[in-house]
Amino acid sequence: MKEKHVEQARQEELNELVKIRRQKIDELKKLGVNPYPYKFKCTHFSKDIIENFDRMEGKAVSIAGRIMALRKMGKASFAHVMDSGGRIQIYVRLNNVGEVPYKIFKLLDIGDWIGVTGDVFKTHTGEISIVVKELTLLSKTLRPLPIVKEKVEDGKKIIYDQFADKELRYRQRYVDLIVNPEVRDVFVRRSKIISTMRRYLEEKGYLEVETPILQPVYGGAFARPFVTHHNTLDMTLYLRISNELYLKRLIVGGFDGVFEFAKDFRNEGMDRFHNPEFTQMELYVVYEDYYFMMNLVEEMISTIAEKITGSKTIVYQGNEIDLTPPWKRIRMFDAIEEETGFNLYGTIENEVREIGKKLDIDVEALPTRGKIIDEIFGKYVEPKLIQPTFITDFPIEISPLAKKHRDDPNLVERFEPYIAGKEIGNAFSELNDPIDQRQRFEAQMKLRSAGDDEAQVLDEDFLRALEYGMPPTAGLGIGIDRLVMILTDSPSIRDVLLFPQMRPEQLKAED
RNA sequence: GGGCCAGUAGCUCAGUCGGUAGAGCAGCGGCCUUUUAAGCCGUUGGUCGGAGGUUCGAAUCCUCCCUGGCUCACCA
Repeated sequence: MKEKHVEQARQEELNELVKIRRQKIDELKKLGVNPYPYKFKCTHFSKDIIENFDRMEGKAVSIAGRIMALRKMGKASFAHVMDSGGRIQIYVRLNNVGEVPYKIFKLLDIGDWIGVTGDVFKTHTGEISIVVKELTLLSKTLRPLPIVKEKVEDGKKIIYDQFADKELRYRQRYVDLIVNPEVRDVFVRRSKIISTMRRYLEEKGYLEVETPILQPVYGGAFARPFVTHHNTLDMTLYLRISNELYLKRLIVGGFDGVFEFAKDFRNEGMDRFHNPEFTQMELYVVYEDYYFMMNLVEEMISTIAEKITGSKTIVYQGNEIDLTPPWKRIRMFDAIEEETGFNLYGTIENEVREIGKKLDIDVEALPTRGKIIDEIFGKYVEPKLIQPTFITDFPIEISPLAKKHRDDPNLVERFEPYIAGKEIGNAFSELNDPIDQRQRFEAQMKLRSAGDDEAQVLDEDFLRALEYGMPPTAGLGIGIDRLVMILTDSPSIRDVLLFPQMRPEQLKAED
C-alpha cells in the first residue's frame, strides 16, 4: 500500500501539467517572487464592491482570491478572481503595473491565489472591475483546475464543461466547492439550519450538552453498531447509534432541557437517504409529553425554513410543500386504513400476517406483529406523506423506549414527522417507569436471542438511572441531514454531506 | 445482494459495419493595451477502467473483475 502511494506520487511528479507549473514556480523565483508568501491585507470582498459600485467607483481597494478565468493579451489582460462571496473582474495593464509585474502575471494560471490592489471602475462593456496597480501572488497551484465556463444568454446561464462526475465531486469535494458554487451554497445553508436550530433551542432555555460517542453498551435505536476496541482498558467499545439513553440520564440528573447535535454511526447499507455516519439533533424536555413535542417540531421546522428559504412553503424535487403549522396529525392505524382499507387496530399477529400477505408483504421474513405493521406502513403510507404529517401512536412492540399510551396499553405515545415521503424524526413521551422499561428491554433481548441482531441491548446502568427517578419527559430526534436535504432541495444525502462515505480510492500501481 | 446504465486527453464529450484515436476547452509557442465561453495561427498530450478470449486486426464483439451512478431489496 505504501509503495503504491510512493509510486503514485512519482507518477504525479512526472505529470506534464504539474511539471510545467513547477517550472513556472522556478521562473517566478528568478523574478524575485515568493510563490507562497505569508500574508495579504484585504480591504474588501468582491461582493462589497459589486453591490456598492456607486459608492466604490474610483476608490482604491485590495482584494484577494483565486483566479477562475484568464484572458491574457499582449499588453493588457483580464481575469476573474473568486473570493468567498463571489467573483470580480480585474484588469491588468502593462502600462499600469510595469514590465516585470506583467511578466509575473503572465506566469499565472487558473487556480492560483492572488491579491490585487487597484481602483474600482466599469469597463466599456459595463462590467464592474478593478484596474490593477499592484499584484501579489499568494499561492501557486500545481494541479490544473477543471475549467468551468459560463455564458449568459437571454438571461439564462449556460455552463460549459461543468465538473460533473459525481464520484470525483464527492471524493475531491475541495474541487467541487471551487468550481460549483451551488455546492458551496448548500453547505452554507446547512450551517445556517443548524445554527438557527441551536439558537431556537437555546432561546427556550435548553442546555446543549455532549455525551459519549464511544459507548460500552449501545442503545437508543434499532441498528447494528460499529465495533472498536480500547487498548488500555482492553474492552470492546461501540460507536454510538444514538445518544438517547445518555440524554435521559441527564434528565435524571436534574437538567430540565438538554439537547445535542450528535454524529451517530450505523453499520448498515448506504443509499440516497443513508450514510454510515449522520447527524441527529436530540432534545429532552421535562414535564412535557409528545403533544408538546409535536407543537415544538412544527414551529421549529417552519421557523427554520422561513429563515433559510424566506418562506414556510418550499419546493422539494418538484413538490410544493407547505410547512406552516399546524401539520396534519394522524394515528398510524388510521393512516394505514386510509391507504389500504385494512383496519389493523386491535388485531392479533396471525390476522396481521394474513393481511400482510394480501398486501404483498414478505411476512415470512418479519418476526413480529409490530414489524409487519411497520412494513405495511412503509410500503403504503410513507410515500404518500408529501405534506408535513405527524404519524402518531405506534405499536408498543417496535417502541421499547416510549411510554404506553394513556388510553391504550398496546400503543405508545410516539410520533414521527414526515416530509416529502421521508421520516425526518422520531419522538415520544419518554418511558420513565423503570419496571416497565426493564420488561421492554427483556422482550428485546428475547428477540435478540431469537436472531434479531438489531433488537436493543439491555442497559443496566440506564435502568439504574431510571430507578433513581426520571420525571415525565418528552423526547425528540431530528435527522439533520434529511432536514437539510429537504430545505436545500437536494436529492441525495451525499449532496448535504461534505465528505460522504466512499469506498477507498483505487491507487494506480504498475504491477 | 439483484437489475439497468456508465468508465475514451486535466475537464466536457464524439468515435460509423471490428481496420490500431478525435473535437472543444485547459496546457505549450506566437500575435493581440477594454476582454468576458476573448479571438486568430501553430502545437503537446491517450496502456480507450483492468485481465483474459474471439479475430489477420478490438475503444468497438464475448467472459470475468474493478469503480461509480440510478434503482429494488436490506436497513428505522
